[in-house]
Amino acid sequence: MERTFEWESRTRLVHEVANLLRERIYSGQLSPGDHLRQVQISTTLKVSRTPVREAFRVLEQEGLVTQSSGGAVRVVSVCPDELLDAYAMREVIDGLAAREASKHADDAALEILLDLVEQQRRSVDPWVPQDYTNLNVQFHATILDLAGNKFLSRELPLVRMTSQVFTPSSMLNRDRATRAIEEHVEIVEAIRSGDGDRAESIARRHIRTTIDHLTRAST
Amino acid sequence: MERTFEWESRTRLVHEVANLLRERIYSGQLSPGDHLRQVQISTTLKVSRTPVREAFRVLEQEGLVTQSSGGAVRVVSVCPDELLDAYAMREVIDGLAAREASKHADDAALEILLDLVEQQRRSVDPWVPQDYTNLNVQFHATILDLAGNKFLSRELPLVRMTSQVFTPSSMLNRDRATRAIEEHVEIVEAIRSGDGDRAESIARRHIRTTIDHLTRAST
DNA sequence: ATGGTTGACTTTGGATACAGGATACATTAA
DNA sequence: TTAATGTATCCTGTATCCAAAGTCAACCAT
Repeated sequence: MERTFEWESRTRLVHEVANLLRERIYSGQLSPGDHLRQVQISTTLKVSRTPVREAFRVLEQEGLVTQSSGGAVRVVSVCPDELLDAYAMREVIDGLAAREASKHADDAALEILLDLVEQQRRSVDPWVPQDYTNLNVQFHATILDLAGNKFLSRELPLVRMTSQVFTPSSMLNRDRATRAIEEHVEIVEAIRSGDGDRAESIARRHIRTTIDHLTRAST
Repeated sequence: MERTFEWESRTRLVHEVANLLRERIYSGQLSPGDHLRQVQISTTLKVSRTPVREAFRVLEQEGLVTQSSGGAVRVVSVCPDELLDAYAMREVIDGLAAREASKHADDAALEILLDLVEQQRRSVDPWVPQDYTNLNVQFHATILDLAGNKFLSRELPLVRMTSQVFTPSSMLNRDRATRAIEEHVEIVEAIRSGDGDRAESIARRHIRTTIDHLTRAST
């Protein structure tokens, strides 16, 4: 019985396109402000404009692109103030995620988190900012996922956006990364302890520290 | 020179459709689980299926509709557990909103909030649940808006969804509403004081109290 | 030289056309 | 009577088409 089941593989073109554009934005192949043209994308991807347009709507709701006055869709670009707003949001999002995760996390999950931290340590010894950024996103995304709250999971774009799209060079400082990794250890410890209040408070402090570095670096 | 400027009045059909469907969901004309058919909607609204489809994507990202396996779009229905998840999210969202609002709110804004509270008081004297619900949403939406954080404002659908779509009858209890209104007063006071920490903590407690009533009523 | 205007070209928004799945119902067999 | 199956119909996904709005640049006037 070599059936290829295709269970839920009913691959809608909209999501294919959205995923591809999303990754291009996160990976930096598309930069803030870039104009996304329907025809150009549809021809290169060999699909019609219809799914492309729908993908635009999806990405727009995710906050990755915006439709400017004249209907032109562009990759988002945020000013420093807005970035602080985004991080203010992250403070409570990551806080809640840690709180909920502390209720659900099992040993296997903690193992994964600690492994990610270990990988982060390796990414600063020979300092590879790109690796660190990716691992950092994975770390926070894992906790978000562990919380097992779908309304919280919906904020993943916020986490990726703040870290992967708008990472001021000031944050990608090796010293800060080293400190951040230790803060990550504290977060994992707090989650392991099962003390929701403590997990939330430590996770929030981690983001607040990040915000401090952001504001300090930009003045 | 009698120029009619039409500044930004470029009204996209997608948003017209999305707004209309949104209001129909919030007002209860469309109930959880209802199947939204593209052709039916497009013909009754006298538009083509294209903008309707895009509106579906918008509403899907807002969490108001979901696309089930066979491509059928339905109004969301959440089970009790998910409702608790939504409220867990609201606790931190409303908390952050109150915190930020306490930094920006001026006298005019506070006046508006107090007026809303006053109206809420009138909605319980002759007990009109419908009015109370709407005023409650307005109250929390106003604070969200006052925060002046666009990432936070994006959570408005969550606020409206929890209050307007999934309002268990257990919550629309006159006694609870009366208490809630007093909690609203406390929130306004905290915002006026300008003490962010206090505003956040009180706003969170308000939602937590609501959660308590939810869980208590469902057992 | 600068500023505004015109017009060709580009790009988007909305409508329609077509094909493949999904659903529902009726008919048939156990 | 119930379960299964086949068919007819409906619905959705994608492609293409048309019209309107926007963009850009060359050109004219000041």
